[in-house]
Amino acid sequence: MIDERRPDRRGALVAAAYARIATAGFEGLRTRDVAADVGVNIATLHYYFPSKEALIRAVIGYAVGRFQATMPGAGSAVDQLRAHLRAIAELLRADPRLWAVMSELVLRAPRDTSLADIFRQTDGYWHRTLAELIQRCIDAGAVAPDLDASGTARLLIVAIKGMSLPALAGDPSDIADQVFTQFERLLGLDELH
Amino acid sequence: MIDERRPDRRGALVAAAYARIATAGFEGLRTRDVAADVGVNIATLHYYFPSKEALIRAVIGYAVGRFQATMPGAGSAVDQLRAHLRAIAELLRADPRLWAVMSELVLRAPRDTSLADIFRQTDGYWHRTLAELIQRCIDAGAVAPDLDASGTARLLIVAIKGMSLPALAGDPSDIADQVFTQFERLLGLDELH
Amino acid sequence: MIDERRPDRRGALVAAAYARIATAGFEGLRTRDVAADVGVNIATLHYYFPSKEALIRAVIGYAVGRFQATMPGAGSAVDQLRAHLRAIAELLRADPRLWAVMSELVLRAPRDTSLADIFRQTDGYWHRTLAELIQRCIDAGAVAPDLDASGTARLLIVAIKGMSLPALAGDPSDIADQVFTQFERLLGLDELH
Amino acid sequence: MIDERRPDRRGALVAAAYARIATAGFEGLRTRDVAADVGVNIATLHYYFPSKEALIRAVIGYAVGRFQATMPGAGSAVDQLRAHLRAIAELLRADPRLWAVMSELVLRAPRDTSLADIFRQTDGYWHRTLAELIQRCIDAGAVAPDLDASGTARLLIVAIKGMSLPALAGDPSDIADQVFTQFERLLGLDELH
DNA sequence: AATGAATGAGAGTTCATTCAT
DNA sequence: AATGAATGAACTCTCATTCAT
Repeated sequence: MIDERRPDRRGALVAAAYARIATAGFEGLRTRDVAADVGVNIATLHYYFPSKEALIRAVIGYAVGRFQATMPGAGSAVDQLRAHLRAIAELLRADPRLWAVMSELVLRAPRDTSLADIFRQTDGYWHRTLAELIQRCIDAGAVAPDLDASGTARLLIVAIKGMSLPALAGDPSDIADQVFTQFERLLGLDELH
Repeated sequence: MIDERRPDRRGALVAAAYARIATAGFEGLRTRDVAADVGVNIATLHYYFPSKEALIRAVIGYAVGRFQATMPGAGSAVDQLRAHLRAIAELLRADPRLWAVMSELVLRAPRDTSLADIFRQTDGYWHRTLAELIQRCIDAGAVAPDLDASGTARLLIVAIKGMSLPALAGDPSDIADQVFTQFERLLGLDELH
Repeated sequence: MIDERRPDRRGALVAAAYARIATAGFEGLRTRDVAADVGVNIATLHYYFPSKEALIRAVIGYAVGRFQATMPGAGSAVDQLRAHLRAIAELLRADPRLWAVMSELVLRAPRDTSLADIFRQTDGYWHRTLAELIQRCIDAGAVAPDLDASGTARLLIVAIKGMSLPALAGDPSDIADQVFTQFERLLGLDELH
Repeated sequence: MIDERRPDRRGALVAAAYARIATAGFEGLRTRDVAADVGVNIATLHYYFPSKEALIRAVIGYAVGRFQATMPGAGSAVDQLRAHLRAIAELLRADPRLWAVMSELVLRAPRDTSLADIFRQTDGYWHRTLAELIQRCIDAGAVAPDLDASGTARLLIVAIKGMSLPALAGDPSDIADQVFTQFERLLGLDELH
């Protein structure tokens, strides 16, 4: 049982590290800053996380977890696809920091085996799920029959990834709107969002 | 005029830094490593570049320059669009390191005003050029008339950006093939590559 | 009176610290390790010993006490001398850790006044006792009459100390055998062990 | 060619570390102190020695080298034995710090494989050399014929080691005198020093 | 009697940068 | 044009110690 009067230091440290990575990148992540953000001594950070690396792992778990929550759940294929794309759009709007962190993680993955494993799994699952969903939409006659399910899934994924990168020209939410509108058109679905 | 017998230290240092960023990221960029890669003393690096930041600027110039070379040149709209997408596909295949560096730069941009300026300009120019090109293709009847030029340009750009991120699930060139095939289908163009 | 159902935490902590010093030296003595060895929290250690220094004092008392138990007791001079040397030989065989700890203590003594006092006293007493014993053996005609009691006592002491240092070439017990055989020969006593 | 105007920083750092170990032991060795003793920045120490461990290796080499210089050289067996014991006595008088450092090293050896190797070799060589020398003295009729060369060598070695430990009761040089006098008597040699 | 949580001080190490040569 | 030597500042991490419970 958690004593609610006691602050959740562990969680606070992960949140602080997450925020630091979002704004300063891994390049600018300093354990002292994280500890200071939470208002604890640097030794306290090491009380909860044996090393900076361990703290980073916790941040990875947190970020990947949030992302995976957008994965399709129950319902008809069309509903699931719609729900998934809407959830992504919503997440993009609601927590831009998540995308900043995810981008940092993606760039880090080639040098971090365990992170690469996570992405390999997540990305693979994402693509399979999306392709299957699109195929079921085609079978159900809800989207254009001449569509290549796998290729379309791929395009959606890379476009979403590309959108998650910091947008420097134009308003990010305008860009997202434009892109999601293109998704609709591509899939032949109406009212995506 | 450059004396060809004398090694181009400056260029070699930029190339070494570029390679280091591609493999280790900004996070892992060490001036000592760069100097060692070229086989010169660390002080020599500072003779050519007053600071690490200056070296990074040079790398940025180099990378952005290479990227800008893929921008559409002369010819009919359809030819230009085809040529541009082909050039991107070719670059993606030929120098994966450029994409790694570009991704690193994109992530760094929010914390680096001058880099942000560069991307704002480049991305803006890229989008305008692409949108205009697509519009001209539409006007010429070469692509589907119901296409939104600006939105399609946006989708192409984010998808290309997304593709430039390290791909961890699936073969990168397969992914590129799938995505470029989707581009064709989307634009209604044949023989993109 | 000690409640036997309750574990002797104090004693266990001293024993654990003693073992740690024997294997890792003072250099490698960590209070956390000692507490962990006993299976208690680090704060519990500080409940019994206000400081690391206090714990070390207790270990010193324990080690010196064990060593002093080998000091000659009752009996004829020859018997006492024999008994003493045998006890040392036995201790050397039975508890090599004691010697490791004693060596660590000796090296620490120059920087630790109170420890230096202990050794000054112990060593002085040891030398006086041994010299007197040897003299009484000489007087009793049991050992060579031309022996210098004080000098011989000194040699025995330094040799025993030298033997207590970690032996790296040769088997420690072989070395001890050789040295004790030399003692016999030197003193003209038979059957020392 | 060494520029004599330039200070030998490497050597100075080794000397300072040597002195620190002699007075404070490994337990009290701090790289910052060593650097401060030499009057350089801590980073300078790391310029010459990649790690504290590397600095310690250099000190070991220095100390062991000085000790090995006392190993018997040329001459008749009796002369060599005399010279060796005199050299040890002299070293004991001249540089007490060497013995302090050697003692620290001996205690460290069980936890340091490479150091243990050094001592295994040095001690083994020392014992073989001494035993052989004593045997040759016996053969030459210079020392008592009933002496066990190996055992006597062992006794000499452990006694010298014991003497090298900090003496806390009595004047160190008096102790050395007494012990060397006992060596003479034991070997039946006159005028050892 | 015992603990989980927290800390201050300080450890070794790294790195971009400088400067005399 | 190039370097070896040196440094200040900052980094992650450790450890004995404290304190509320």
